[in-house]
Amino acid sequence: MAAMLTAVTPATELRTRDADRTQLVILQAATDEFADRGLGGARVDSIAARAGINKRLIYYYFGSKEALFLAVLENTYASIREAEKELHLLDHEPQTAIRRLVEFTWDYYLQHPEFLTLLNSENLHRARHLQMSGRIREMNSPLIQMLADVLERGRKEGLFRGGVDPVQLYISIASLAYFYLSNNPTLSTIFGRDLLAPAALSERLSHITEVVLGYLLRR
Amino acid sequence: MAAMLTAVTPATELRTRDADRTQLVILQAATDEFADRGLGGARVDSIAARAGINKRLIYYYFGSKEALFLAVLENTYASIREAEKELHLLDHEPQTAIRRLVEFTWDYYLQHPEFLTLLNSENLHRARHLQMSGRIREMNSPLIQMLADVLERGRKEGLFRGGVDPVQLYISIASLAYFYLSNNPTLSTIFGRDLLAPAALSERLSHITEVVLGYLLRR
Amino acid sequence: MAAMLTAVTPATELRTRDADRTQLVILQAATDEFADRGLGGARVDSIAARAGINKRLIYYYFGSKEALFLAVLENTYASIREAEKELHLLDHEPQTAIRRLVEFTWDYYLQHPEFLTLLNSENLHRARHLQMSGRIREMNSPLIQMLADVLERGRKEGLFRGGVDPVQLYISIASLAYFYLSNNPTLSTIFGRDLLAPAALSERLSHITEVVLGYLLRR
Amino acid sequence: MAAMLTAVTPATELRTRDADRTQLVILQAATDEFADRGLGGARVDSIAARAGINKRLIYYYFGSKEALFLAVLENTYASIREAEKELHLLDHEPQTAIRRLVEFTWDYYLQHPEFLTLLNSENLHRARHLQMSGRIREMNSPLIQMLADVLERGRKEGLFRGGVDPVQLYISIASLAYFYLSNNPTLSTIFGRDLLAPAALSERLSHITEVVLGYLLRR
DNA sequence: CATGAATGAGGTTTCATTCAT
DNA sequence: GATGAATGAAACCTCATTCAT
Repeated sequence: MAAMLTAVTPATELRTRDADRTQLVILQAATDEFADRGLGGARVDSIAARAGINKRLIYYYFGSKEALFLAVLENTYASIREAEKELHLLDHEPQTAIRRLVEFTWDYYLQHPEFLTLLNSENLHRARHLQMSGRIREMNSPLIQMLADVLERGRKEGLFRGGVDPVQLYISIASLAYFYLSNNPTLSTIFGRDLLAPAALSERLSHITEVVLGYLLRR
Repeated sequence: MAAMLTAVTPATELRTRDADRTQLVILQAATDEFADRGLGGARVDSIAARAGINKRLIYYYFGSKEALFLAVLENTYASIREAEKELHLLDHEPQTAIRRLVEFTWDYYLQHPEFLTLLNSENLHRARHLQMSGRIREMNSPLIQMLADVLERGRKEGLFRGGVDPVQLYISIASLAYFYLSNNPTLSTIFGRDLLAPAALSERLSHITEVVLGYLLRR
Repeated sequence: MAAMLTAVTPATELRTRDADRTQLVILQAATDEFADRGLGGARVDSIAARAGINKRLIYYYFGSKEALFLAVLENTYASIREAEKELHLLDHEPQTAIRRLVEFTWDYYLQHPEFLTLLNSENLHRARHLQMSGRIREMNSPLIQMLADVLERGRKEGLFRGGVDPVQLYISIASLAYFYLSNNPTLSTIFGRDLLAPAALSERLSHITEVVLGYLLRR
Repeated sequence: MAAMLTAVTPATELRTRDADRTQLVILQAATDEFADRGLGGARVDSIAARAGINKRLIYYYFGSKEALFLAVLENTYASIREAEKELHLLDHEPQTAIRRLVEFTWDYYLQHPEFLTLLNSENLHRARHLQMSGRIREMNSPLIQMLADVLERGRKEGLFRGGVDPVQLYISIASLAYFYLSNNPTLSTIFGRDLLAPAALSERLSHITEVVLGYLLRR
């Protein structure tokens, strides 16, 4: 049927696809630029150059630099929420589930450094854009509920300690990964060693896992 | 002693004192501005206005916006290092020492929000300024060594687990406090509750303490 | 004749009618926009939006914003000339004829505020477009000749003073109505009262009539 | 004393004078540009070029194009109010006073064409700026009161008709001069003659005077 | 006949920095 | 030691117009 539509209205199809692609290209370029320089430091000209399009198009499709930033944020949040859905924590033993969550968080942050800088930018601006975006506020993370279930299961099995707030734990897991990666430049400078070296990375992941499980596991 | 100086060279002394005070006022205003808006978002005009001085003086005393930022960073690091020295971790039982360290970290970040934003800014800029500052790199935190001692003492007493890297633990303690406070705007928005409310704050501090001790304490 | 065309080439006729209608819609939208914002302030996008058509059509039918403005002007002049023809000043007593002329002028300006702003725009541009339009320059107002006749008749009857230049009087009548309405925003602001209130309007019309007749009537 | 001040603070004096002069030069250039092209058509670059100063200074002193326009309006109104004060209508016979008022109005508009275009611009914008300016609204014209006195005196002497609203008459006098001059480009084009030729100008002034006095004088 | 996508020139405004006193 | 005036480069954004279908 898609083939039929294509046959019937190829022009429209193509035009539409071009517009979509252009928007996507802009969004990607903007994500990179905002991640590299922050909202204030990003340059619209630079985004246009990265995207290989006419600057005017940015305004045609997104309206303003600020609105573009919001679109980038929404897109970024949508991506992580999408990835989180693939975790299926409930399919695993409590302890495995926790390990998976820690590893997922660590890997995602490691592979999406733009997520960290964008969030830092947004926090610098007091979450002004997030508050404007109903879309993002509706994208609740499925993790909190999953984590609550895992914790409860673990507790029932006599494995985990009780009284653990899933939100606090979620934030803590994020903290342990986020801070290390986001503050890597200053930390590496202060400690005088490259915290992004492969050995350092795997050491950090082990440490985080041990901290989290050390806290959770019943003694 | 100040009286003596005044007696000898009143004019010079006054001028000097004024100059020092002017520099301090600029530094304070710049700290606020950089903390509020980031390096890119800060405005030299705004700093001058906050300081209540002529903009030209900023260039007279600091040379450039960038250099001023560096001065602010140095000052900020000096302050926290100064505070850390007051901790005297070695005067306490291992477990108490850890508690004190966690509480100190938490309180310091809570009372010095500018420290968090300035660090975020510096990380966005890949620690470019820190690397230029021999002064900061020399200001080694006394905490790492103290923490190593505490951990070793705790281990010997059979209280703490062994094999804990003091640097990793130091970073983890910082992470658990830093992330929550630095990302508070987005977290509060996403979770739909005020994470800076007094109850929320004390709850977070308890959680952090439990995580750290839960990890450390022998079972 | 239209019927013949329809009979012969129905499709063409339909297309033509659509085309005509589109042009008309554009012309109307453009008139509103130019009247509201002036030539410089008018936006082609805004005209397209008001007309509910694609922007490209404006260029298809009118060639350029400037040419569209000229078309609007021609249309506007054509309308007032058409209305003036209905006045039939010569069918009335001299004094009645003058009254009718004053009232017509007042009412027309009142009901066609776009005429005033468009003329102001054109004057700001030194009548550049008018000079380009042979069509408008050929649309001589029938009023001057009619007014000359009325004045001559009135003079012969011993009613009106002699030596009155019909062009001067025509301009004066226009002045007395135009200025009040065109400058209403500033006048209302300066005098602190609403000069467009119904009572104010009828008072103004009385005044204008008295001024004109007071000047014309023999003593 | 001025000399003393100059002697004491020559630098300040000179600097201040320069700043004042710069502002004045900008104001004059802006008046010309806004008068020539309207608010929308005026270019900040062009104003800077006319003034022979750096464009940035316009923002330094006036803040924005819009604010500059307001300053120009205020200045323009202040000028005409100043000139009106010199009229001293009360020192003359009623009929002479009216003649003086008509001639003043005519001459002022003739010699200050910028006043006409600026007002047209402001009316196009619905007096938005005037309403924002308390200063202008406080600059009441002294003419209304003077005119009221003259009319009353004339009436008492049996010279003028009674029941004349000074505001209406003031507006009418302004109308008769304003419209002719402001709409000169289109009028000259339509009538095919140069209405600014010296002979035409004096003819118009005579006509206006006759209209006003013809209306006022008792028969 | 009609349209959405795209563009280049130019507009207003901002900003760190320097000048002149 | 201190200041108000001034600047050039560059930022964000707008607009009439054209392209491709």
